[in-house]
Order: sequence, then structure tokens, then C-alpha cells
Amino acid sequence: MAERDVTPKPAYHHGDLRNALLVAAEQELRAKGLERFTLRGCAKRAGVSHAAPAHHFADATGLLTALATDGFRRFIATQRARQAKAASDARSQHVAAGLGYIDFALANPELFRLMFSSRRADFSDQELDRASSAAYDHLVATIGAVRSDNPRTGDGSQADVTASWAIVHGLADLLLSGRIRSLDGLEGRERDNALAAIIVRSLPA
Amino acid sequence: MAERDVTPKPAYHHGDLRNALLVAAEQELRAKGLERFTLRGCAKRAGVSHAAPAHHFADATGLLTALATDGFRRFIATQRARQAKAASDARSQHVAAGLGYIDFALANPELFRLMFSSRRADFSDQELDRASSAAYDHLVATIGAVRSDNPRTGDGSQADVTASWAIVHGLADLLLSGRIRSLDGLEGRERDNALAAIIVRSLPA
DNA sequence: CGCCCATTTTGACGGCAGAAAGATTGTTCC
DNA sequence: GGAACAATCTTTCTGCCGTCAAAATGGGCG
Repeated sequence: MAERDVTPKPAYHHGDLRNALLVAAEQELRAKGLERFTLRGCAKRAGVSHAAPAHHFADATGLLTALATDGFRRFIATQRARQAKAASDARSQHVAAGLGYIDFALANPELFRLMFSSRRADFSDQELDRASSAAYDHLVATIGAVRSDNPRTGDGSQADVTASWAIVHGLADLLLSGRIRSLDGLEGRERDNALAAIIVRSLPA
Repeated sequence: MAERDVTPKPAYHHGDLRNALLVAAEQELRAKGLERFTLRGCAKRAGVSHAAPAHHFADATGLLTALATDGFRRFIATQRARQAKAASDARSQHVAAGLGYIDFALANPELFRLMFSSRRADFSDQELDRASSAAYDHLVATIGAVRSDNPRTGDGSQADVTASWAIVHGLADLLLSGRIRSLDGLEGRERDNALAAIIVRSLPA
């Protein structure tokens, strides 16, 4: 979704508070981190009183759930963006999707934590489930192209999906917490190559 | 007011409050999860006033840091326990260490999150750093045995370490959040075999 | 034109964190 | 043995956050 500027309207009825709160929530997330995220802080950023969000989101969980849902959509978009720049053969596409996965995590660390390493969003929410399932489906489809059959059938292909997901997710999570020193010095294409060399291990030659 | 539970001593000076707080903190972590962990809750569990912990831990971060430090020691122990039951060849040991890694994560989900997916512990703390470094060293040593040379030297071996860590960590993290449905039905040896088939991909044949 | 209602504000309550000061016990030294 | 000191624990206070229950505001519909 495209981001909206916070229009300086002095209106007593904000008019678009729901979106303004989502923008504010992401700022809050970046500024204070998931641990210190606060609903009152979001309200202050949006320029409304501390109780105003109640009519749009039941509580902080509701706001974070909506944020995570939007996050999953942008997550897929980031992967597609990487894939669009890569060669069109199935294996290159697979690696590119993985690099996009990592791109997103590093560009939106706290949002990524919200989506994958917390219980602050309501993962039984239907919309969130749909968005995260779409991300999973994209992964399955990308791997399916490598195997040129449907990976949902058969044990071997299930292992391909699980291995690919695990290795990319593990890289993203460990990079986020700064635990992989061997990649710290690398940048750009050089870093991508190092990551690609690891990602390709998830699928048998 | 509230009834006193397990306090065997009515002593006004607790005598071993530091350890009691660590025990209470782990209970609190299991009961309420990392998100709702509260220092006052730990104090209540230990049967002392909410300000008592201050003399042993500066704040909640200090207590959680000590807990994470202990967690890393038990983390290594869980891996060693798995390895002791496995065949002694280097590759079997490598897989066993990975399964131990996952064992620990599933047996102590919130502690694992504290150690790897949060910023609530102080990772610049010296003791914590030593404990987590020991865990890393154990991983390097296990992989070193497979390559039968020192993996710290040379790019290929660095990739081995990173790939192994990423794949096992990714599996643990995704299993924790219940996102790998393909392994949900499996148990015991069957599940271990499925995981092992994925772990072995991290090292080239 | 006026009423209704969604939206927003204000105010209040309980819980948690942090800091300061008081109370109690253990220790050390004469 | 006792007094001074230090360590440990409790009480109290302030500030922030989440939640609930009224008031206040203004747009939309009849």
C-alpha cells in the first residue's frame, strides 16, 4: 500500500484516523522498538487524544495486527522486486526471493519481529492469516518452479519448501540480531553473493 | 492479604533471594510469556516486596540478562545430551547438535525468544556474551569436526558455519511460531528424521 | 432546520517501573 | 557483650500506560 502524508488538518473529526494511526504506529515501531511500543505514543504521533484509537482498533493488538497484515503485503512486494531484477531461470528466481526476504527483514527490523517473532499481533485474525498465507504461497510457487511440479505433493518437495524457508528465515533472524559477524563487512553484490551461496544449499543440485 | 505459598522460611532476610528470583523469573516467563513478563510478578512469586529485587538486579533487564546467561549454558547442555546419544561420526554429531538446538527451543520457547529474538536482555553484558559465545564455539567445533580442519579459516568453512546455524535456527524459530505445518503430525524418531534430512543440506556432501 | 450518532475528548482507576526514605537483620570490631 | 555499620527488605511517592465510562463535538440524514 502507498503511504500517505500526515495532512495537517485541524479538524476535530480527523476523517482518516485509521490510516494516520497505521502510519504513526510504524513510526512508533521504528523509533521505540517492539518492546516499548505504546498505544498512547501512537495517538500522540497522530495528534489525537489517548483514547481516540479505541473506535478504530480495539487495543494495541488490533493496531499491531493491522500493521502486520500490511507488512506481509509489502514483504511479498519486496521479494517480487528482487525477483524482477534477477535472471528468469527458476533457480535464480529462488535465490532472488530469498534475498528479498532478507532485504525486507533488514529494512524493517521491528516490523519483521512483529510478524515473525512475537505474539503481539493476533495471528488468528482472518485478514492477517490471508496475508501471511499469501507469503507462504509465494514461497511454494517459487520452489515449485524449480522442481517444475507442485511441491505440495510428495515428501521430498515438502522438505524443499521447509529447508528453503528455514535457511532464509534463519539468515534473516540472525542477521537482524547481529550475530553473523562473517557477513558484517560485506556490502552490495558481494554480500548478496555470499548469501546466495548459502541459500542454494537448501535445494539439492 | 495473599496467602504465602512455598516459602519454607519466614525469614525477613530471604538469604538466597537472587536464586529464588531466577527461579521465579523462569516461572513468570513460562506463565505469562516474554511480552507480559513483569518484575513485580517475579517479586510476588518469590514472596518479597516489589522493590526487593533492586539489590540483586538493577531492573527487569538485569534479571532477564542473568536468565538468558543461564539459558545459554543449558542450551549447550541440551545439545551435548543429544550428541551423547548419537553415533560418534562427525556428521551424526552435527545433526544431533542441530536436533538438540531445536529440542531446547521447543522445550523452553519463551526463554529461547529471550535469548535470540528480543532486546530485553543486555547483550553487551560480559557474562552473557561469554555464555552465548560458548554456544557459538560449540557449533564451530562441531562443524570443524566434519571438515576436520579449522572452520574459522577460509571462506568455504565460514559458509558451512553460517549455513548450519541459519538452517537450524530457522527451523527452531518457525517451529516455535507454529508455522511449519508439514511437521505437525510427526513425533519422536519420525520427526527427528524429517528434521535431520533438512539439517544435512547445510553441509555439502 | 434539527435531531441522531459516529467520532473524539476528558476524567478516573488499576497496574507497572523507578527512586527515595524508612525499617529490620547480619556483621564486625572494640 | 554491645554498639556502630552495612546489607537487605519494605513502604511510599511519582509518572506512564492501558482500559473503561461518561461528556462534548460535528457531520449526515430526514
